[in-house]
Amino acid sequence: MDIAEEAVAGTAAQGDLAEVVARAGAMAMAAAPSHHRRPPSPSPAAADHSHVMSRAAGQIMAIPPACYDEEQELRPAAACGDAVMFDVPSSMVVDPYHQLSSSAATAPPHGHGGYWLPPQQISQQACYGLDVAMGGAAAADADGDEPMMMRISPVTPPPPSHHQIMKRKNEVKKVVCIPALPPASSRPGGGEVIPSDLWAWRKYGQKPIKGSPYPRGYYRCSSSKGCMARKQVERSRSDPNMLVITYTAEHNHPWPMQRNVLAGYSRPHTHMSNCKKKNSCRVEPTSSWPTSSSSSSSSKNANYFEHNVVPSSNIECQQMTNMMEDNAAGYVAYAIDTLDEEGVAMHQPINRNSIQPSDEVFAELEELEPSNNPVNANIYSRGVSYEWQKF
DNA sequence: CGCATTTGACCCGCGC
DNA sequence: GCGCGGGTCAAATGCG
Repeated sequence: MDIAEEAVAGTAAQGDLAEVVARAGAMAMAAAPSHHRRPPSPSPAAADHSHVMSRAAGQIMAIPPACYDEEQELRPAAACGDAVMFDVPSSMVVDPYHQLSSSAATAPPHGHGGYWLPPQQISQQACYGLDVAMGGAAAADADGDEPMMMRISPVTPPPPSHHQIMKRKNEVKKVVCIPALPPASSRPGGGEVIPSDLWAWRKYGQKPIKGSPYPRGYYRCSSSKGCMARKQVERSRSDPNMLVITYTAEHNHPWPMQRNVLAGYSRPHTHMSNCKKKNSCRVEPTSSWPTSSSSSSSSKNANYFEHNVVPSSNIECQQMTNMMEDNAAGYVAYAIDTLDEEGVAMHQPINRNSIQPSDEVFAELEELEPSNNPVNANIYSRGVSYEWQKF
């Protein structure tokens, strides 16, 4: 077992996600061909270890799903290295369905700090076979070019009217693998529910994907006009219990205010009736995913992922934004946070009946990433966390 | 009415 | 150059 594998297998099982990530990232850097390495820069990765971990974790969103080994082999969730979030140069084909044989590690592009984990490593090592891989990743760099990665600034002007002009190339994608809710058929009225983040998303398309029985849903940010943020949501082929969410472009606006959320939330097809407070409930159903593979569930799972942490004020929003910037890792929420009468985020117990991380996981996460801000700490460790990491 | 999703068509990138 | 596959548009439709 090489050190990278050790880093994953050895420490992930212990819940030391940040260290896993950091070490995997370090290995990625070390293993990268010289021309792939990021040139000397004020990268914090070269600083002290804690900073390394922080920055590295800042590149990665980790959650503890039930991960699967390459293709079909199930691994116990307890030993799983958790899901990861990483940047994906769009020059690499995002292929959630196939593992790559390539193991070439790449370094962050110029001007980007921190680690940039090659998806292969994340897929096959850091996430214990998380089935998100990059098709042709190695080939993309075979010519010695720097990875095609472009920081999309929040102030990026609207694209040319022709939508396809800027697609595919020169975009940073962030891929998150998360446990999916039970399929639509298991709940009254159907409708797939995917975990929400703080943003309001509007579905604008859905396509069947070759090689996958599950369609891919296309969402754009509806919180703000002109926001180019998009995400794609699909189920993993090898593990229908996992959702692969690919984020593209950045939001060009602050975290949505409560009213914005109200104005732009994705209307759930079936579940709103269960939500007594609209403000705190947003689901994103996709109605046509095949439903054969997942276990049935009770309605008790209905609230899972439905609630968002929504900043109730500009200050709070800014705090959250700052939190996202300052904290290293963003852990996808398993908990359910709702708003009280004043719109203040309230933490609620989570449903423990399905794919929930253990208390130990949370304890470990919190131990790993203590926050100076108790509010942020709560949100950070248990709330929906979405981050466009700094470079 | 205003927002959402659905879905077929269109366009483009990419591999061959 | 051609065909395939992916990403987006936009009309139709539904819902509160």
